[in-house]
Amino acid sequence: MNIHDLAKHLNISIGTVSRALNGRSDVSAETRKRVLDAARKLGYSPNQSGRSLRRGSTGMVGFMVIANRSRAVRGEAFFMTVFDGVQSVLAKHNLDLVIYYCGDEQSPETYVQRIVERGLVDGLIVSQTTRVDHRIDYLLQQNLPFIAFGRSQSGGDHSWIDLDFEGVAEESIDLLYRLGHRRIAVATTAGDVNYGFIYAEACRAALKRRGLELDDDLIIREAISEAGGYRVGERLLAMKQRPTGVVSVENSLAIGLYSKLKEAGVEPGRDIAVVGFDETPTFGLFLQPSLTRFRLALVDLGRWLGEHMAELIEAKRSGKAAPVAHKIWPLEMVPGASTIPLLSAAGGGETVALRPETKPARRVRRASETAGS
Amino acid sequence: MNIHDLAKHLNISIGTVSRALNGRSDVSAETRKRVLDAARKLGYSPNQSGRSLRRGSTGMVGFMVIANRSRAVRGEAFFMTVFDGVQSVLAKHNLDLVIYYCGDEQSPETYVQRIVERGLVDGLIVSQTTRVDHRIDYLLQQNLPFIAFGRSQSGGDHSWIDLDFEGVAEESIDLLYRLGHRRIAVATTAGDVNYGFIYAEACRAALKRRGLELDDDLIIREAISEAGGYRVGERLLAMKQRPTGVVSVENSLAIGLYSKLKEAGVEPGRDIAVVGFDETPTFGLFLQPSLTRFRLALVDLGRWLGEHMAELIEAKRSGKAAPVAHKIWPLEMVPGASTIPLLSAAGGGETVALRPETKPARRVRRASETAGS
DNA sequence: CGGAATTTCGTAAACGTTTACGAGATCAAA
DNA sequence: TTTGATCTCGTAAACGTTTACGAAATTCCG
Repeated sequence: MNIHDLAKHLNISIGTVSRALNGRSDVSAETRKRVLDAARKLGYSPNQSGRSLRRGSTGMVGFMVIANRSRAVRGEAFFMTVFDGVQSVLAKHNLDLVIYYCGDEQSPETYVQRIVERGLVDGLIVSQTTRVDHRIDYLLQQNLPFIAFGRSQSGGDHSWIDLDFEGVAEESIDLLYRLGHRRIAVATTAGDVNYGFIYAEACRAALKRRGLELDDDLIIREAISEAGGYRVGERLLAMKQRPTGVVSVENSLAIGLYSKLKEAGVEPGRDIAVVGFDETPTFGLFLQPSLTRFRLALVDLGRWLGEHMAELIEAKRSGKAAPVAHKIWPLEMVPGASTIPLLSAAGGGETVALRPETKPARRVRRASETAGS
Repeated sequence: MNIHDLAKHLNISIGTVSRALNGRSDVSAETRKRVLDAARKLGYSPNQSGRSLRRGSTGMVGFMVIANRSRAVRGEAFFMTVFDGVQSVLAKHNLDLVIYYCGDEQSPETYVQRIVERGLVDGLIVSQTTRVDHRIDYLLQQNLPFIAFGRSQSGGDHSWIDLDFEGVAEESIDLLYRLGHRRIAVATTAGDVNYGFIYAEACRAALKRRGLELDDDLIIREAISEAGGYRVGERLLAMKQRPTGVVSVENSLAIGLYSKLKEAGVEPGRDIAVVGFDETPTFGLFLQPSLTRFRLALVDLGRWLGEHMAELIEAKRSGKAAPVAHKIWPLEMVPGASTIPLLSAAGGGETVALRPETKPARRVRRASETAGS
């Protein structure tokens, strides 16, 4: 069933059929109706290969995820939620979302190269960026709209979106500091994915603003998973001078951490303060004691990606310059019972309510300001 | 950069270039090397649209997931793990996996129809089958290799794979029965997705084999999510005659259930027995007390899908009959501390070790056989 | 050395669309 | 009726491949 068959069936030319299906103006209303009706009845849709070949565009947007570059795709529902947002927006622009899943056997760089060279997509979203990301270097040389989900140090101006790791780090450290904690560990990701470094450095900066140094021993890098969080717990418990609080870049870390701590009789929220990250997996919401964490509108983030991608593609189609955008996506703290005031600390901390105001002040407090309890 | 450019650059014809790139025999070794080198150097890969159009096949396999048909795609890492297995196998057969994410605005039926009519894929995997699934009815009329991930009642012979819900139900009920439980609730999914019914009916049958009736009130249908599990807990606790054990078709249900039970001071594994399902999300592994659950080799399941799809496509290409396959995928029980002998039960149960053997006997025991403790 | 067999390559058609172009039909205005 | 203008449609080229076919070059063998 192709356009010739349909045209023959209607006794008109293929040109007219095509124009009718594509909503062109130079076809009579009556003919258009006949064509559309027949197409539906006979189950005809234009062949995508033929259309793409002629048009020079496929109408597809790629989203590349990498299996084993933490955040470990397999272990989480994170990306599925993002897809939801992207897909819903792209559909409105007559674009399809296809997900390219880069397994272990493939190199992400050659995978991207193949996708581009073969003309598979009109636009590409790459996620899980590394500090130096050759995919981005490559894409910058091509004439294909793309967005990076995650920052990288690669030069060149291109669109990207990333979570507000700095904001989360600042609020996390601020909360613990105000609760009196002075020895704080940072659980972050191993591997060279970029956000692990961003988060750790942001924590270091937040501590520094409060007159504290972040000892390198207190940066605990583990794979992003519950098992990784468990190992974080092991390493924490093995420390000679145990930290009184932990902040972590991922909830699955917090989940495994809880598990190890409880096993050792160290109760989160009573014996040690724990700050998580976003609310995916949703499971994190069901930890006990409830985890202090950050709300993240992940579907909306996906929508932003879809909107901006549609813009980029439209700009290219009409020959305009690409509207480059950079976006830091905010998260909102949700206080839980896992962060408690440190009563036993020498010198004590500032007295604060166990449940801080929902929007904690971002004002930086210096150690000299704090009053004893 | 297309095949003409490359041919011109090498001073040979496009036919030869194409043959060289496609590994045909009628091209000299020297010429082939020149072509391959130049292609790599100049960054040329054959345009997919042109190739698909000429070949009549796209080299792509579609995997369709539906956003909000439980198991809720967004809430879980389940499918990502399957993708991993599928992708790794398909890659060996020079096939690409593309994931079609069917959002809320789209009807799954018309989405499938569009994918088929436009010739987007050489094969299609559809998941989250309903009892009557019109996608399958439609696909049976088309000439496209497809596999259903999940059974349905739609007639017609086609390949499918599904989890062994019957086996899990039998083992779950058997365990609780042998521990002395006689009033057992079944937590399963709401909506018309097929496996929710399969599981509930299998539990009913397993109970019947032991001389017990499954009261309809004890079948608790809720959305597959932690929140759904929480509501399961609410409904359990509201019952006049509270069940002593619960089996559930999904771990996220168990997670939410734990949360509600603990909130009410009802300790899983002490006051009520809980049996979970598979180990996704991995988080379920970190529940306390540890959850009795079933190990599921989900990556291998994905590999099976990939292998069989490659077979189907190869068979069609060579004009052979499609090798239809039906597969029930096994799960293996992992006993945890959430299933305990019911000491307080009138009449008591069979005395069994708290940790049953790793492979509990499937032999059906009748009530008359059981000995008092 | 002649002819057949084999190797290597160029030519051109075909895959299913979209769209520029132009032609015929219709219509309004003079 | 004539002349444009407008509406509607058919024709044919083009998109980038793959591959059947045949031709030229080479090798083989008697």
